[in-house]
Amino acid sequence: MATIGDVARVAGVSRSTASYALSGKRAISEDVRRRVKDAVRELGYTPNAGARALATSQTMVIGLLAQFLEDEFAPAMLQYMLGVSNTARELGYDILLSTEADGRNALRRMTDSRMVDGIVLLNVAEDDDRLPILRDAPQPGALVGLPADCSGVEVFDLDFEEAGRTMVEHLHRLGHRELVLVSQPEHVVERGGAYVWRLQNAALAEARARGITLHAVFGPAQQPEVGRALHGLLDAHPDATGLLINNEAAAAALPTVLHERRLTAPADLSVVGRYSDEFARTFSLPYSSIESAPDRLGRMAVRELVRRIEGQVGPDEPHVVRFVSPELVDRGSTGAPRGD
Amino acid sequence: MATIGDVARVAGVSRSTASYALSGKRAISEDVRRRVKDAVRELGYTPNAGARALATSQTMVIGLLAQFLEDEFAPAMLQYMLGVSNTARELGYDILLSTEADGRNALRRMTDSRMVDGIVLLNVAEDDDRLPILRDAPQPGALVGLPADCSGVEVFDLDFEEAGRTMVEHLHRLGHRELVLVSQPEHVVERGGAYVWRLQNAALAEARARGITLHAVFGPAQQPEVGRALHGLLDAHPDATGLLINNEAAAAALPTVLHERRLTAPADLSVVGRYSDEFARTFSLPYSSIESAPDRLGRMAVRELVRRIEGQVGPDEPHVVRFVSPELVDRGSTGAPRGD
DNA sequence: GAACGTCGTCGAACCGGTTCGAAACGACGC
DNA sequence: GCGTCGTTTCGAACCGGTTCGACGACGTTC
Repeated sequence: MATIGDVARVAGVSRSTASYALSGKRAISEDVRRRVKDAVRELGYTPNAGARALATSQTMVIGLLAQFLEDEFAPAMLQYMLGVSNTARELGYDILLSTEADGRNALRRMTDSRMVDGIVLLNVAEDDDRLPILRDAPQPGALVGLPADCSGVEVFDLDFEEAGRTMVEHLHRLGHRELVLVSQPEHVVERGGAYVWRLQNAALAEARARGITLHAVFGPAQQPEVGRALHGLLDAHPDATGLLINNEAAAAALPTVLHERRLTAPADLSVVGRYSDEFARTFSLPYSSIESAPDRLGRMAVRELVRRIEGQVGPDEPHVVRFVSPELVDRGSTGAPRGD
Repeated sequence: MATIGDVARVAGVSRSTASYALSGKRAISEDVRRRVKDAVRELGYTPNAGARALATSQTMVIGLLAQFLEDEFAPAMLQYMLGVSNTARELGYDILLSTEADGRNALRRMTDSRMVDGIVLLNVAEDDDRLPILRDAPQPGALVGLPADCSGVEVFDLDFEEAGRTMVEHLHRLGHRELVLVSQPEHVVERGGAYVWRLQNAALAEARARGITLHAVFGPAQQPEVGRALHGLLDAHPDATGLLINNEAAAAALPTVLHERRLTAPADLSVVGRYSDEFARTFSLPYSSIESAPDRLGRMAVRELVRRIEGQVGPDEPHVVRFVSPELVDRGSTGAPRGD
């Protein structure tokens, strides 16, 4: 494999001159620059990434930590990963991926050994045990998900409070007076999935403010339990006319459940979920939903991370905490309640 | 950040001695070894990955190329990625992920700049344009998917011929005489997805040999087209009693279609698919299926790749081409045809 | 007591880049 | 003819590890 020494020899210059000719960091005569570039082409030279990283202490790699925890709906996670990965590439960075269950271990390895210039954490819990490590690390970090303590990192998340309010408001306006909200399983919440609380509490408050009833329940995240749970739920609340779903597995299982009960949306029941458009297409879900925008969040996280890495924003400048406003995508699954 | 020089100074030895004390590649007195280890702990020393890669020309990183092409069913791809990633970690390797549409570009970058010790290619087409680049690369490569030319790389794939035969045999034995096979969209085949052909041709041959009818059709891979296509298919072949599905999107859409037609499996129609158990759970598919074993294939690819990387198998020893035998997972969706 | 082997350690070189300071060179003004 | 300046190039040092050859100390052996 050709090194810059080979290039220099072929071009008849010193190694440093070859380096400058390629980087353009010093003035180089047109003649020499051409000779160096020709030599590069002739030898098929590509700089050695390790050597460059050593010399510049820049790896041009971003670490991506994605934990696939129990009851995490994998296809949903994938979309965040793709948003991160594709954006990183556009900005000239590669992705070092860890899917290790022990995220702390992976994080330490990546940061301590200087394999990456920055870190993106997916699926961040309220009291995420990876955060103290990330804060101590010399590399900047960006999160998708809202922890209790946002200091020292860039944070991006959907505005789940607004999402909860929007869902309730939307159905109330259509005339619904009794709603059911299906959240993620309780142990996802206990693990620190605070976004579940945020949406649920905002929805409850909004319902109270509007004087309507909202039954909030945790649904399982696995088949076939979730199907049974949905049946039980609809049995338990026969007067509910609106269904809110903040649980990917439940959303995916809903078409079958409604078919089994001979119900159609919106004629018999208005349904609104919270998942991405891509998710809706993959699972052919016909329900209106709050767009969770995973690709957009991943993209924003990487963008801001790279700005930090490249020093376009100073180390003392405040960190970003940004909430994406939820948009309701109308797929026609909501309407006036049947009784009206 | 502490370097090995710092460790050496604290321990009162030379850098080389510190290195040997840690690697164990030369005899070191118990006293010195302890002092070095203490210094490591005290300073929180972790070797710099770039420096080590430069010195040893080993990065302990494996490149993973996953292209998310049009009509590729993303959740299915994710399972291969996880198999690769998790196995790599178990063997001490990290994953450099590329999801770039232009796989050749990503491959060249990874290999030329020596960022990785080996490469795993997912979703390999019959005449995959990444293969010539991989063969020329100094790093070994492993594929998931069967190309026309297997030379110079390790190849792992499901035995799609046997899968096709098994599906037909299974339904024939139960008494079915007219079957329909839904394959991937035609342009996936044209792009080089030869596995579609392999399964289809073997199924057709097996049906012929058994004197039964098999209608093979290409199905779309997107919603809502695939649902309509399934309806059209069932309309067109009212006498078919068995349905074979080699198309993830069609499999995912089938429960709804059957509900809409008021059909249940196996009472009205026997159904057998080709997808992984994980996929079946994610989409709550109740159909018996040929297990496509993505995690196992990813695992095997990485295992063999690492054996090559670490020289446990010599450069002149022949490369592996291994087909995983398909297993039929019985989920009770097949039985004797209704007419019997 | 000289020759020899073993063990533990050190210094130096190397991996392949980048970058700083200085030197060589021609042009210019005086 | 000499000093000065700007442009272009070079040599050396450095990033942080690993590894080879050598060397000193010590214990055996004849």
